[in-house]
Amino acid sequence: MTEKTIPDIVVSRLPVYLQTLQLFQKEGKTITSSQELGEKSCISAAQVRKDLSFFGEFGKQGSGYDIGYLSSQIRSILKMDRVWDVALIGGGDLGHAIARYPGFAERGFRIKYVFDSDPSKIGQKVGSHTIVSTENMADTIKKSGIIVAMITVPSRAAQSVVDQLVQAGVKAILNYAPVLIDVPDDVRVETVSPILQLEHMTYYL
Amino acid sequence: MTEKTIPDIVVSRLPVYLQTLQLFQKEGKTITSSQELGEKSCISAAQVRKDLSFFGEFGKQGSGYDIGYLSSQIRSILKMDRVWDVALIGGGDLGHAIARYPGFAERGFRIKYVFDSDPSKIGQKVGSHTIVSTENMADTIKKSGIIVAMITVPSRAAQSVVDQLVQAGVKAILNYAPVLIDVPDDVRVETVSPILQLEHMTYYL
DNA sequence: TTCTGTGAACCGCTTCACAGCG
DNA sequence: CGCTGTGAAGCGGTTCACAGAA
Repeated sequence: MTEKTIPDIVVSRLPVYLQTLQLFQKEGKTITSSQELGEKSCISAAQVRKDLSFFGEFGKQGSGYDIGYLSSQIRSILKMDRVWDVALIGGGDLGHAIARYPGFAERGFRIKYVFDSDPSKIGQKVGSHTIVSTENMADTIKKSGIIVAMITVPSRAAQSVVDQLVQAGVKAILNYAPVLIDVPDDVRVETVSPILQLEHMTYYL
Repeated sequence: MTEKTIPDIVVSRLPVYLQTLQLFQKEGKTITSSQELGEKSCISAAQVRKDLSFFGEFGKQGSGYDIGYLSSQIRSILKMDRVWDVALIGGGDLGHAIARYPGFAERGFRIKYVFDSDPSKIGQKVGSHTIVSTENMADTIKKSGIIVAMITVPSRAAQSVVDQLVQAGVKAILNYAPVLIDVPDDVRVETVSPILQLEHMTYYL
């Protein structure tokens, strides 16, 4: 039951199940089966059952899974049963789009600060946020207790920004720059790679 | 050597190698090894050699891989040895950010059209593009021969937009909406899922 | 009967280890 | 000697198939 024993690939499917369950909830469904949940998540029914069984017995034989209950269990496993404050570094076009997009807050990621190093941007508004300087970024983040960040800075700045974030105690970084980033073992980085995804698809054209 | 015989997971690593090789080229390197290429790509050396051997013998025993040659070979395998015209559907904040970001064109994906359904947006400029109506989208795309698209429309609109794209002959779709999309077998969809990536990381916090 | 949870079988990817070539 | 290409071994994830509970 400890983190170490659960395959990362299983963990990576939990958010998919959660997304599908929340869709079911919107549709007013209350019960589902491994069959149905799997179909809508593009995952086999056996896989769904096996994955969920790593964490407990969430289903009822003969009837299936209670959507509200399963959903709250997965949210708790993923630590999504709370709101995470997030620092956004980079107030360019993409940073703007992210800061103004309501989807992150709806799923529990609330953007608390928007940082930029460009003096001409500091003080500007993006949505309900005001861009602040990266000068005291590490201090501000440390004091606020934030451990989740997203970076939308140019590739050449990414590693140095990440170094500052690590120094400030950040443990999870979503990286929108098309570069691989070095971090200590206790920090996680996920990179958003639309270009690599496109290149993957062109192979099959 | 046909597409069917090469594991998809191998194909998905080629863009990573290509990215690293292009980084090496920028640094002025001309030769590399499976060891070095793997380290910078976070992939084992044995994996690198095995992957590349699916497509041919690109290396020289004793010395390693010529970066220019290997890079051009992978580009050819991925069909990245040409420029792909792309249709972008959705002229909101994210669409703007993508349309104005030079990274796609630098990697061979040239945005040819930006579509939006909002009448008040049509005719507006985004970067060097002018937003056009989705009304004749299928026709325009069909006539231009475009088979690659990106969609940054709201989730509720995603499936119907994709249906139109499929009808217009599009074969590869990069989806920025947080929903799973149904398409025929001969069409590929990759979804950009920053929220799922964040949720994956929070598990380990 | 239906549908879960799960051991066992299966399959495929990764790693190993070394022959072979420069 | 250095490093690739590759069969073989190893490992881990997926699927199967069924016992068992509702």
